[in-house]
Amino acid sequence: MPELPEVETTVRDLRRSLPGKTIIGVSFTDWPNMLQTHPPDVLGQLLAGEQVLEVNRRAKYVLIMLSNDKHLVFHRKMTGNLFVRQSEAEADKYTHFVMPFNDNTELRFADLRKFGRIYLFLARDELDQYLSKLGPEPLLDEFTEEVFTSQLKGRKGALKPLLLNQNLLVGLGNIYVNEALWVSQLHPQRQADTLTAEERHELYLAIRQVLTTAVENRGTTLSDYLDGEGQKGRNQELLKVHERENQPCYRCDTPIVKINVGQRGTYFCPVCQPVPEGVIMNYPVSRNRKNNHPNP
DNA sequence: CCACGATCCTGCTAGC
DNA sequence: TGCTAGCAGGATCGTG
Repeated sequence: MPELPEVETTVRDLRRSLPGKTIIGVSFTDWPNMLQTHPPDVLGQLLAGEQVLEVNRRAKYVLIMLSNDKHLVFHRKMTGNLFVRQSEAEADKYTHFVMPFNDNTELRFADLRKFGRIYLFLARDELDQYLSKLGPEPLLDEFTEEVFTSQLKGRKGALKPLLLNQNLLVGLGNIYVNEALWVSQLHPQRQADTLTAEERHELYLAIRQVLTTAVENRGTTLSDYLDGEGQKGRNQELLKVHERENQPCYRCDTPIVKINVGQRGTYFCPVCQPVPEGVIMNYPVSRNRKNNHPNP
């Protein structure tokens, strides 16, 4: 599923090819639910003749800045992919939206699950309003340790669902939360405001490190994610816990455990990420012995 | 504030 | 072998 590194990779790809192109209109759209702001014909009319100025990212949104202060926005949710193709190139599977340019290329939005969404805002203010509740960008200077500390303060909920909340901090999804918690050796069900300063520091560093590494590796492709040219990422080879159930922990060899937290598949090492007081787990855990294997 | 469940979707797969 | 129920999950919304 596209999280910050996957969206960032796509944005960098699109940024190399889209600016300067002029939109002809919308040549194909077969899934009305995808279009959040305008019906297909109106959207096509509003886009026709506009030029692409910039491509940017905010959280997991792809922002395409157009002439006349128009802003075309994509959210890929779980399985959405954006490709720039020559118009005559073979169709991409699961394509539900095509926007041709005046140079015989086109932007295609392909999405197996059809959860992806497209928005057109007619002024910067409308875009800013729409994005106004989002938290800080973890890879920018605005995400300081002080900001992170204040966000966690007084939070009684479990760490993992909190880190997935885009109002607190943007860009993390299931994969990178699992990874960051393993790196910082914190249990996903730790109550957020019980972290020591040292633990919070480690988590803060882990979030930035995990995301930075994934960006450098052009994202994680587990099943559906492809970059702007249709290529897979490389970060899946570096995952420490995500989708590694029953495989040995890279730190202590204990088999990785999978549980559900906040209705999300959650992977962690039961030894490196000790269960907090008061949380009852249905697998045996020893905090002292290394070779403690949970039931299969 | 927090937990939980439902919703939106379809390809895949575990289990019969 | 063939079928099917259930799972996967980002964000939002409703309920308690």
